[in-house]
Amino acid sequence: MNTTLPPTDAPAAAEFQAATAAFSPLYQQIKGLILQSLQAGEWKPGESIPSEMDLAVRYRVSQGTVRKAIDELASGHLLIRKQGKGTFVATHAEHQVQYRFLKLVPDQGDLNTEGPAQREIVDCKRLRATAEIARALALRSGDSVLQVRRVLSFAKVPTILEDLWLPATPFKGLTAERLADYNGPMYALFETEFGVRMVRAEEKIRAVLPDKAQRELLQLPPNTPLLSVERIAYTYKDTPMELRRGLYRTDKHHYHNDLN
Amino acid sequence: MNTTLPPTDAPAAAEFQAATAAFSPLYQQIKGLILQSLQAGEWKPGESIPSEMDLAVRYRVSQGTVRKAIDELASGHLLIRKQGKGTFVATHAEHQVQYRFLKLVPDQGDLNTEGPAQREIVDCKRLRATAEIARALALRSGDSVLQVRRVLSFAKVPTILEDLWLPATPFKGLTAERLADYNGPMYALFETEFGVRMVRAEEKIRAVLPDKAQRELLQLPPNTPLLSVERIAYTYKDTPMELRRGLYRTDKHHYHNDLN
DNA sequence: CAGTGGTCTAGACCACACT
DNA sequence: GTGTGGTCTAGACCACTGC
Repeated sequence: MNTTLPPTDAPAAAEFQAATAAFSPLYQQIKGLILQSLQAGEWKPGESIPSEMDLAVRYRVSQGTVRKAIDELASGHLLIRKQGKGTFVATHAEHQVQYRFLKLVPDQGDLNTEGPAQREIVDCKRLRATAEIARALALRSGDSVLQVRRVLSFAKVPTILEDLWLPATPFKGLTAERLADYNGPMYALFETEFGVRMVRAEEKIRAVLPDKAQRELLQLPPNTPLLSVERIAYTYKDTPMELRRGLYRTDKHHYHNDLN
Repeated sequence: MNTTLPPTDAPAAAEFQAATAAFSPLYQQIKGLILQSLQAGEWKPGESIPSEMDLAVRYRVSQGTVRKAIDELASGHLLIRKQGKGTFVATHAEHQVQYRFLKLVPDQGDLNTEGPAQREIVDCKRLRATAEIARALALRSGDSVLQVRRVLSFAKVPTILEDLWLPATPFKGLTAERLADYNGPMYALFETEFGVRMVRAEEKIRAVLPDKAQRELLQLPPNTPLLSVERIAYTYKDTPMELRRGLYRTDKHHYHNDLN
């Protein structure tokens, strides 16, 4: 903590810090507490969290310390600050960030000129995790997983073929029908229906030639190279919650990446 | 500024802000001033900039305001803070961030197990910009540009074939020899030899099949799909300074991307 | 030890949104 | 007007580095 001679009312969190061996800044601890509340669903995606002043009182720290904690969470896209309105739990349903994890963009124009993707669910079934899938999702081999296969089309052109695997337990009740009926990003459905919010992801990208089955699903001429995009998406606390393998046509689109 | 009744010694920058029509926070203006000094080369890559207190005095603002300006520059990788030592101008020469813009990583192990890339300069010549290259580099068609072609190998396996184009004026004097002799990242050479620091970049990624010439340079069997990575790299003030087209083998490596 | 960045506080005022 | 986040300040103390 910060003063060995606190005037009177030493902050509770600061006391806790002094008592523990492991040192970390106060605002990091506050960040952790807010994260816990997010994970526990105390504030749901799209809702506002308490004001900085309220949180400062709750955690018995200054507003500035809460502010710094929120700043970091906001820069990680877990919260969204809106001046004059409040601070909100981020969601994949917002139109702004609807395609935050989809980096495929048209060569000409943008997503608006092209319009929204058409989604077609090809398949959705329950099966046992292979060793590879289990490893990616931090499960045991043979654990139950859901496999979804779908095709995304832009301007009626089939462009993305995706297979994705989800741990069966948190996604109990997911069916091809519910996926097909839902009108919006899949990650938004995960939030509202299963309380699973994807926070970050890693992708491994390769160039591949599709096999016959893949070629037919995308209605491709032979010898068309495709982008293979393997994604692991994580929810809070870095828990892997989805493995996704996508094949992207890149004759009219490209994968866009900003290096900073 | 912040008070209509300043006690006595109103900050100079704050006064300036009140005088101008366009509003922007003080710390943004300070950020701009620091950026100007960086661009002008007042502090060179690897050197330390003045302490927060010194800058606060210089700009006549509080340390906290300078701090916020530096924070943003540091989060953009333009500056690097080192507690107890100072704040330093970022550089591509540091071992930590040597491959900041190279996202190709081995499927197994990491860059350390694989060792450094072997670089072979195939070609370096001066020519006139095509319309396409001129557009990418914000030049006029026919302006003089340098074209460099090189092959990068990992563990003796040719893995990357790159063509890159640079505006001839800022890079006057660049030759194949100087490139071949330099031991380190190309962007580090650009910093030390030409005072050009690459700050950010954009990449467009596609899957392609190489033509015969490309296949031979990479010693590939036929029908090997490759990643096509087109990069535009920018220096300060978003000035494009390099166009780069890479072909990446992705049988033993992959392009890694973190989505946040 | 002095000097640097890092944390924390308290208080003031500004910009914005709603009512 | 009230309440929210956003900016700015001033001062204190902590953590790290190097003399």
